[in-house]
Amino acid sequence: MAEILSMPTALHGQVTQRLRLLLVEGRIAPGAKLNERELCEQMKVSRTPLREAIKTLAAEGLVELLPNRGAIAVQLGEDDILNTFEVMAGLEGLSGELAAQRITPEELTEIEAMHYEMKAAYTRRDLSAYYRLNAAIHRAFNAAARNPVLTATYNQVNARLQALRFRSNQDGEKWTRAMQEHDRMIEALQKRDSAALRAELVAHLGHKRDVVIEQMRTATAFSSTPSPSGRGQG
Amino acid sequence: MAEILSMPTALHGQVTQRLRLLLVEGRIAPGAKLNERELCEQMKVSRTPLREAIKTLAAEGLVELLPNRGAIAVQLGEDDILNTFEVMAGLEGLSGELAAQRITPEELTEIEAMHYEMKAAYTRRDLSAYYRLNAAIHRAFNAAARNPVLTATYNQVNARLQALRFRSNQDGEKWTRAMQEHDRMIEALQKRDSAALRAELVAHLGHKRDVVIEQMRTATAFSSTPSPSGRGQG
DNA sequence: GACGCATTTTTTGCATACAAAATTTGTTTG
DNA sequence: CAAACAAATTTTGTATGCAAAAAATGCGTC
Repeated sequence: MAEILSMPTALHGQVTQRLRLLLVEGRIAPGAKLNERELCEQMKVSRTPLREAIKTLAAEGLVELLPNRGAIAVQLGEDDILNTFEVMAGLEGLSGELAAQRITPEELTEIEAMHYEMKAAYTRRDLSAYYRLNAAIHRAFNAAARNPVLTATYNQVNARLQALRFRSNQDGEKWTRAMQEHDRMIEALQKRDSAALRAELVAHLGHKRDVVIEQMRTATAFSSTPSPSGRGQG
Repeated sequence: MAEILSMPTALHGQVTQRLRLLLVEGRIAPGAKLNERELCEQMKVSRTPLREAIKTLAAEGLVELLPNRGAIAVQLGEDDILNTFEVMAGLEGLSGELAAQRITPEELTEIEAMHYEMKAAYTRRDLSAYYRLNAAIHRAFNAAARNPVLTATYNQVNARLQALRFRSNQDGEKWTRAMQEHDRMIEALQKRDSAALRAELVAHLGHKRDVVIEQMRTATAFSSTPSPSGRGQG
């Protein structure tokens, strides 16, 4: 994962990373217009590398290009979210299936350790630490799957969901369920039961999807704008 | 699928499509350098839209950017191909699973018709027609899955394999097996047996992978350049 | 003749200039 | 006052110019 952290030497590469972060962290809101002049001033670069970065992010599905009208941050509607989770579940399932077959004892040990840390965070109701560890464990699954193409595909699809910034502040019951699901995942991994791990991950994603959709509905119910829909990537 | 055929109004969009076709059809060979000046003259555009197109294709994984050294057409090594097929199998499997659940009688009828056409092409040993129908059937599966995100993800990963241009000129035995697999797929689809269709598709992709790898090995065995490896997307 | 180094040429990367389209603003009119 | 049209401004899209890096060439040396 060292290549992810490496800073691209080229200016357009740096701008791509910075812009991607702004989008994924929601600092550029979904649906918001990307004004080239503004972003150029903010990033202290000319329009050429900025526009190249925007084209890259458009291919990644993080922004949408409007002919002669620039780019906007993608705003996923309910259908888009359902479709994206469906793909994510498939990719996560595959990731778990392969991880169960290929994980090394060292990797498993590290995941077990992170799992206990996560249980600690859950016990303390430390949501922030919980999410950090949750993400780390899922990354570890992906790494154990030993498939860079899968990792890249997963990350690309996942980035679009991250942009929603649903820190699904799940209530006690859902949190407990998620924790139990994680317990079963670790168990399946220890048994190298690829089918079980796949099934657990698919179910896990399904529940996460339900939480996100529920949150989105309550959120948009109080918003003036009607929920967007039907906009995905072509 | 109308939006795929639509020509983008913007110049960089047109260039992206044309360049993508050159890459996917192998008219720009894997590993070949993309000279900006040459391509500008060929496409009769300035460097700005061309460079934007190259950035898009880099995000799609069809070209690789080398710092200060431009771009080259991706050249997948054996490991890359195995990893890509692994992801493709997962996506195809998901596609079939969903298609079995969501396909309409009309869609099924059309797929059945195409299937018989394909059997005709097989009987005549008309490889060209066979491949055309094969691709059409797989596209129909994808369409029946009713998930644009899945379709987009699938197409993007598939494009990298298409660039190999392995018209896997399978011998009689393998062709017969592929045809039998297709028979079973249709059967599973008719029964709306999503698990069976998934399993058939995964197995089908696995065999296709074996054929491609075998071809690649015999091809590179006679080539001066040693087989490339380890090069994927970051 | 092969290798090493300096110079030239090419190519890439970024900034800027220019044209066309869209948006905004202002004005007029009913 | 609202709607509609027109002018001005902004913004996008493309072409070109310029600097730095890489590749190619030429030359000298061994």
